[in-house]
Amino acid sequence: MGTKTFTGEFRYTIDSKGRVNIPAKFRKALPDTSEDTFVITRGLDENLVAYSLDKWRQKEDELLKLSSIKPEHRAFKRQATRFATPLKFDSQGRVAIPPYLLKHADIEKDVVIIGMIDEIEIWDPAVLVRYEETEFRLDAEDIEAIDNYTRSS
Amino acid sequence: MGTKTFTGEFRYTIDSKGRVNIPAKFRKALPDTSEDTFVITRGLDENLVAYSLDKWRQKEDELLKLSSIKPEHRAFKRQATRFATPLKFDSQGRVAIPPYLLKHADIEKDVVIIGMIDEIEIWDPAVLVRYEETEFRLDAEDIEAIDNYTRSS
DNA sequence: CTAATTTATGGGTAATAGTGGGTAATTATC
DNA sequence: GATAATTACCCACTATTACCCATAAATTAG
Repeated sequence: MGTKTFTGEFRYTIDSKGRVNIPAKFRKALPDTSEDTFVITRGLDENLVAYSLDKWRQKEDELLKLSSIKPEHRAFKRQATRFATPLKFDSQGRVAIPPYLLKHADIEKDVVIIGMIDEIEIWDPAVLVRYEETEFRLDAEDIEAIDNYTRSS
Repeated sequence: MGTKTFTGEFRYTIDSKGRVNIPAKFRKALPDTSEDTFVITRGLDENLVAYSLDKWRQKEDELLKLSSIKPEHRAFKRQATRFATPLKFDSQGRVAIPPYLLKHADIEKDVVIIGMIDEIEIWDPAVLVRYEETEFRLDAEDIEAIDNYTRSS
């Protein structure tokens, strides 16, 4: 049955109507219960992140556990929800990403879509290159720490 | 019966449709649960590495333990999944390796496939020769250090 | 040594993916 | 409420990929 996870990297362009293609591979990896929709929101980097609708529902459940009294909890909940937009892809597999999201990722025309197993990242190619040259750099210490992290638990 | 590990070296060429043969011996070494698919990605050297789908699923499980908040964790996960591509071989035992992966290994036409027990390396013949003459050289100290490494644990 | 089987390679064809655009339906604007 | 703008839905074309069949070389079996 192949994999139900998102992997690999794909490049597309936004057409004149503001539509971007979603890799067929990713569309197929969506469970039926996600009803052909991804939830796209701001990423923590200068990018966008998309989840399957299912995964987003899980996230909502987690957010509901937060306190409505504590200001930090409210802020976190607000931040996570505020920009989240469910997008159903059309019969050709494309979605129209709202302009205010594109702006956050500095996307104008070209787009790089990266599979991250349980989520999807959407980048402007130039921004991605900039991050590769700086933020992404991991030294031996980082890698060892991460290695320990995955092995424990 | 044979072994379920990958050993030996094989040479093939990429055909006009971009397909490369996978040694029959390696195909047979794949467990049924891997569904005739390897996951190919960038190697740490100027080469490509392929795992059985099973082995890749294990890697995914580890990567899913990482924090989605910590930038180093995200970077590590991104780096690991970005170029990972599951390839199912056709009824003749061939796979079509995506161009951006071939480029990383500087592969144009000829290919050397090397069994590495639990993984497979894919090289351009000329690049491999270059590495043999430089990077691969091990002196007595290196070998002793490795011997100690394998004996401990 | 010869026949049978498997492996490697080539290529045809149908199906799918990606891209562009038309038009009706919906929503927003005045 | 009429008009404009946006969105949703549909159809069409091209390139790529997946799937199938065929053959030659190599390997194995008898």
